[in-house]
Amino acid sequence: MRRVIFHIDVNSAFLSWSAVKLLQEGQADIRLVPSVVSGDPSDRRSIITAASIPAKKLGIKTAQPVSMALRSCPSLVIVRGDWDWYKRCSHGFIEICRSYSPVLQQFSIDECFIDMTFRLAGRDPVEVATQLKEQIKQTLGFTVNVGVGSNKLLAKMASDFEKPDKVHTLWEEEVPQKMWPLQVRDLLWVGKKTEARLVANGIKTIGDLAKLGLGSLSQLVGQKFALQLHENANGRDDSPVETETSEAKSYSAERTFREDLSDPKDIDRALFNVACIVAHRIRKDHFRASTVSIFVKYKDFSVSQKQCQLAQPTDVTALILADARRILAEAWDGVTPIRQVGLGVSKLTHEAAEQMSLFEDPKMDFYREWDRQYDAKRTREGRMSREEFDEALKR
DNA sequence: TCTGGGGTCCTAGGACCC
DNA sequence: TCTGGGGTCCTAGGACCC
Repeated sequence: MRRVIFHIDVNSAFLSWSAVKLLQEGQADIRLVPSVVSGDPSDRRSIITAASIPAKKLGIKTAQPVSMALRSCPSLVIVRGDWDWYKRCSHGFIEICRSYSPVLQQFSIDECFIDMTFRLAGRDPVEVATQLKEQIKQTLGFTVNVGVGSNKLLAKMASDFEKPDKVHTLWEEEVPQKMWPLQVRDLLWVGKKTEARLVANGIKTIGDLAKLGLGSLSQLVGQKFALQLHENANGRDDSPVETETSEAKSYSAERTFREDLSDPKDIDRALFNVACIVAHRIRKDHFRASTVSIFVKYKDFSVSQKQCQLAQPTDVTALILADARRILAEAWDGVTPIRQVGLGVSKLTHEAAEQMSLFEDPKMDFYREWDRQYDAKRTREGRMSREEFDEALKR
């Protein structure tokens, strides 16, 4: 029996969601004019998170610097993102999708797959997909694309065809006609680097890729990746719609400076801030981490990273920070200007408590008190400054 | 024009053990 | 005295996704 998978993708998600909110507040519909969602427009480093269709027609693209977009369109409407609102919109659309099939996999904040194989009751898949799309539009006020196919890959490729507010099919038998003429870059998992490598070898379309022997492809991209690309280019994908949301495997936070910084005090302040954020998040989710990693990005975007293992899993900010400081000192010469600094934790466990250590840091009680106060304050007010934190330490 | 922030997975080499 | 092969863990780096 043929599977029927839907991929539902919100059109210009953040922009649509902000538009709905502004409309509710009595403002004009920003979807109808060149507009974008971005971070602080006065910061030369902020980039575009989402662009309206009129903006896209002017050549404005996601991930482009705001300063650049303003040059090509001085009248561009710029809206600041509102994460809490986006989460509510996301939840609303996911729940409507779930009412069509409980076999649902959320792929990102604005995309999900549903397995409709046993849910059609003899109806035409396109008709059902259209009904879903209309229900979201009527109920929530924003549009989606629905891709309909016999597996997840094809459904996802289909939802990426003409936008917005459309239903498209991509059945296996339609692959030669609808998918093979597309550029190789349009295939899922083919990014910039892989595209360059393939095109340099004369493989320009997904069809070229589909017809290429596995042996030659393996030489270009490695055996494992080659196998996946070969299957996908031929429209095959047997991965299931995963209903279980797998637990996070890592947490990280990073900060990009307005200007590159080289003063170790500035770098340490930033490292402190990201350590607080990451440690707070793992405590909130009841994790402890065994691996700490840091990375620094330089002016030319080159990155150095370093990681280390902790003696035992922890969620204590001070312990994570101590190791992060140590390995940062090994990774960075202390003088080269830094564009971005980040900290991550991984090898997570839910261990209820740390094992008693013979060499337990005598300041441990202080550390835990910092964290307790930080968590209380952050939960209440969203953030806490280093000065307040240092005050908490003194008490 | 000058590039954010948060994730996942894969690879390859070295250390160490049996 | 000189040597094989396999397994696991760690690390750094690179590719991709939204």
